[in-house]
Amino acid sequence: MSAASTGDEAIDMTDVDALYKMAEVSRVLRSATSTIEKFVHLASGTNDLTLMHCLVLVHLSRKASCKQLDLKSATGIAPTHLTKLVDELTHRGFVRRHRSSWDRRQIILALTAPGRETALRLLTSLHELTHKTQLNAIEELGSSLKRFVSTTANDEWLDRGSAHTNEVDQLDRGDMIVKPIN
Amino acid sequence: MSAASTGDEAIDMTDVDALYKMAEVSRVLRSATSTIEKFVHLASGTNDLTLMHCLVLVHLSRKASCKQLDLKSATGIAPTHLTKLVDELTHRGFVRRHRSSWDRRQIILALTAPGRETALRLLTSLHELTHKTQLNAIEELGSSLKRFVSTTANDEWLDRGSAHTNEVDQLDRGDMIVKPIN
DNA sequence: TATTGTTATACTCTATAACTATA
DNA sequence: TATAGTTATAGAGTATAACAATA
Repeated sequence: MSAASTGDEAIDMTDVDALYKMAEVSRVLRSATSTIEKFVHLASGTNDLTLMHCLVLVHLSRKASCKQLDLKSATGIAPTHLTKLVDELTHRGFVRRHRSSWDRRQIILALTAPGRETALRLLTSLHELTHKTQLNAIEELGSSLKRFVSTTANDEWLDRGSAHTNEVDQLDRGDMIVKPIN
Repeated sequence: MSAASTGDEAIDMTDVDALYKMAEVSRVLRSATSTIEKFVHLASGTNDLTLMHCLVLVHLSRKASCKQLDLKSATGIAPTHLTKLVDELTHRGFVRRHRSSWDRRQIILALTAPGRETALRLLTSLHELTHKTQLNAIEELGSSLKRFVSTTANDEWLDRGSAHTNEVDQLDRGDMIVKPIN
C-alpha cells in the first residue's frame, strides 16, 4: 500500500513511485521465497532449508552428479555462500561431496538417497501447487527487472561496468571418476 | 543464465524453473537497487545511503513533516530498521527528529535544508534516467509476484495466515506543534 | 600465473522479543 | 490495556579479501 497505489495505476506513475515499487517488490519477493521454503519444510521434515538449499537440491536432482562450479553458474549463488550451503546439506545427509580425480581442484556433488527423495517430493509439491499463471508471472518478472537494470546500466553517469560474469553451464558430464571426501 | 533460458521461453517452463527465476529475480533486484543507490551517492556526496535511505528521504521531501508511523506504513520498512535509518540520516544532518506535543509517543520527522536538496537532486536524477518502460516494468513486477504469493498463500497446505497489516497513510497533517529532540 | 574452493568479516534487511514511555 | 518507538539478537544473502591446493 505504498503511495504508488493511490489512483491511476501505471498511467500517472511518477519517478518516486519507482522507489516505492522497488521496496515493495523486494518485500513481496521475500514473501514468495518463504512460500516456497514452506514447501521444502513439508517435503523434507526439517525447517532449516532455505530457497537456496532448494535450488541446490533441485539442481542436483536433475543430474547424476554435478561440479560445484556448474552449480555456481547455474544458480548464481555466491561461491562463499555455496560452500556453506553444501556444508549444511552434507551435514543433513542430503548431499555427498567428492573431489574430482580428473581435476583435483574441483568438487563433485551428488545427492544421497534421502536427498533425492526430498528433492523429488519438493518438485511434486511445486508441480501440484503452482500454475502456469504463476510461472509466467515469475518469467515476466525477471525480464522486466533486467530491462530496468540494463537500460540504466548503460548510462553515462555510471562508469563502473557491472561485472556480469554469467556463463552458461553445459559441460558437465557427470561420469568421471570421483573419490569421497567428507 | 539459469537452466530456465535453454529453449522455449515461457512455453516449456517447468516448475523447477520457478525456483531458478526466483533466485535470478532476487539477484537482479539487488542490481536495480544498487543502480538507484548510485544516483543517491552522486546526489548526496556520501556513499553510505541505501535504497531504504532514499525511500525515507524521498517520502519526507513530499511533505512538510511526517509522523514516523506514517513513514512506516508508506514504505513498509520494519520499525526496528526505520529507527536505525532515521538515526543515520539524522547523524548525517539530513533529517530532524521531533516529538509530537500532541501525542508524545509519536515522532515527527522533517528534512533539513541539505536533506531536502539531496532528495530533490535524487528525484531529478531518477526523472532524467528512468523511462516509462522501466517504471512499467517495475509496476508489472510487483503485481506478478503478488499474484504468485496470494495464489499459493490461500492453499490448504499453508495454514499460517500471512500477517498482512498494510494500512494506507493519509492522516498526516504536518501542522501540529512539535519540539526538537535529537 | 590462473583457477577452484574455503575462511573470515562486514553489510543490508527482516523477524522477534523485551523494554520504555505515553495514551 | 494498547500504541509508538527503541534496543538487542538472530537469520539470510551478498560482497570482499586473503588463503590453500591444484592446474
